[in-house]
Amino acid sequence: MNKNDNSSNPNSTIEEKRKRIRHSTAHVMADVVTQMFPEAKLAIGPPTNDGFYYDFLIPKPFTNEDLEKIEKKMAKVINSNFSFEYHEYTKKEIIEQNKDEPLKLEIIDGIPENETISTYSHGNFEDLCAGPHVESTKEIIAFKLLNVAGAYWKGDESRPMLQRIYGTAFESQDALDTHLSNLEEAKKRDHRKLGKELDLFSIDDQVGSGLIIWHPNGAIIRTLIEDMWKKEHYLSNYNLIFTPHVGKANLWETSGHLEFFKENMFSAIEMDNVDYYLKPMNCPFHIKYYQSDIRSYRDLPLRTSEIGTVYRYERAGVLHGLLRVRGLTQDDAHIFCRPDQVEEEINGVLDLTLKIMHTFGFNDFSIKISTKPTKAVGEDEKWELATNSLKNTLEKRNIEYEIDEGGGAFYGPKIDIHIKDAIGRFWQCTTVQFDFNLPHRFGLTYIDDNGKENQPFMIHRTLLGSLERFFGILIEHYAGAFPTWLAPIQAMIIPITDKHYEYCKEISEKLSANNIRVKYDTRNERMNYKIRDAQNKKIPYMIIVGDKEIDTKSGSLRKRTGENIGVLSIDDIQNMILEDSLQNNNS
RNA sequence: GCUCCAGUGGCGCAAUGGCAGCGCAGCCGAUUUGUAAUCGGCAGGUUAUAGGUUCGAAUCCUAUCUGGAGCUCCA
Repeated sequence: MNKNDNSSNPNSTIEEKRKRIRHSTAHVMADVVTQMFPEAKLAIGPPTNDGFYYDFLIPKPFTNEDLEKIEKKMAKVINSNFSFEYHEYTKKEIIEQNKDEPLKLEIIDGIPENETISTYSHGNFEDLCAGPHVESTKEIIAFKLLNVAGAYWKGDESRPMLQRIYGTAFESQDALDTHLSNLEEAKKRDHRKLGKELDLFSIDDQVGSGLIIWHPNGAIIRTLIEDMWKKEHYLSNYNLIFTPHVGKANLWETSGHLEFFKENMFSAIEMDNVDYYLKPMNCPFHIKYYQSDIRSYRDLPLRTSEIGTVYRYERAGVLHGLLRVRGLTQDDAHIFCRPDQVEEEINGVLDLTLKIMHTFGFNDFSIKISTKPTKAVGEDEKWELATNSLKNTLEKRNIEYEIDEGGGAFYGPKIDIHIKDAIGRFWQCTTVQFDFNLPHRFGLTYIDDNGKENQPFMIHRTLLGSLERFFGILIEHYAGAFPTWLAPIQAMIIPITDKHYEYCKEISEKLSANNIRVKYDTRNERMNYKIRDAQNKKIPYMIIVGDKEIDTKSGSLRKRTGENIGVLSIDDIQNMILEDSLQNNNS
């Protein structure tokens, strides 16, 4: 019996084929590793989205040299054209077969009694496995081992640390090469690298890990994002507020953060025998604003928003550049509304999200609704109303979404929006989250049209997520070449010789006066050097000026793409840059 | 937090037990240049921190800190 035959299956996609190839490559790797390191015990070796891994229990971790040796030996095995054979066993037989593989025995133990237990073998190597595989090792055309890392057995930190080898495999050398060059491309776009090169931000040991220093170039971009964000929020009838960075323990007790979120909070600051905590979230402050007055049904919806910096203690190993930090600035808002307003509010949030995301050049989204988990607070009708509003809003707009059944937080359903970047990666930014817990804990009310007290719906929402993280995503999305409206410097004026400095200054002043971010380069270097430098700094426009331009009151315009537009009047240059600086222009 | 790897001028790197060096950036000077790097000079380091081994440590050992690849986590 052979379960590998998929030749007659028209639904067999390239993804499925790759899965088989990768899964099979993982087997070949395990084969070689057990030959080279007889003491290694096998864990699991599945295919992943873009490769595979195999986990081994082994006293000494693998080195890079080991990896090279393993890779060479794998090539030999693959060239032997072993076929993958399917076998079935009784539980008793398989236990006997794996008596020296403690981790395999644990997996076998978890297989239900009545289920078929299968293995696949190639050459002398046989591994507990449900398949499927390729028919023969010769179908593994191109593979590469990538790196080694520790991984907990069954992802449980209390279990032993295994050694995981990552690799990838493809049906052709070309496909593998493309994949490897995509990895290179992602490395080139790494926001940590570009952050240094373009002088956007830094993280300093002495300040602390996960705490961002925004340099002038980064700060210009942040300011532009914030200004645009504020403008759009005022247009959408949000109230912008400011709230403190610390609050007394009592507040966090009422909100439940000290009960449920304490391990992510910075320790207490004690003053005058009272504990204060740095805020890990803005919501309690927004609630306090809500409660600063009696609210009537006529006041609702009440939308409070704030670009608020919060502090969360993240474990050292999870910090990552701008993408995972300890001090993050949320573009936060809270909507307090009546049940009959819920759907319209969700709709409004969606409008605003899409508008803002389009402005940043994100046009592909993946949307997920998470519904009620088994352990939850709040009445069923509220969950139902909220969840249906989320679904209805998307359906009325013909937006596709997935449902994560039971994936919501205990306090309410939510919708997450993932944006697709220029190289096809998805990032989660926007979340819109109902909260049935805080209104209850704080006893939020509004007076309805019968003069009776009612509890409002409360919705947390953040569009960009955190400014730090979003900035990191933007850097990688644009590979540092920000669109003109976001570019820290929009134009660099480059004189041909030092005779032209005066004219540079003149046009610089004119363009600045018209809100163009412009600089001119008076270093003692040649024009070509300055062009190269401006281009490396990804400045959208270069204006080169010499005798000819002075005579005709013009400039020679060049783009960072290398395109030479030619000599234009200063007015034309100015208009061109201003036109290109419009926020909805993402070219 | 865990496993492994790494930390050398602002940045990128070299020196593997025996004189801390190179390139870029910076500064000074020469050059006055027409669309991606002109030439010469100068300056810049307690080799992450603390301790140890050694006649001698960037290099070996221990601890701490920081970063990286992952794991776990991201009510």
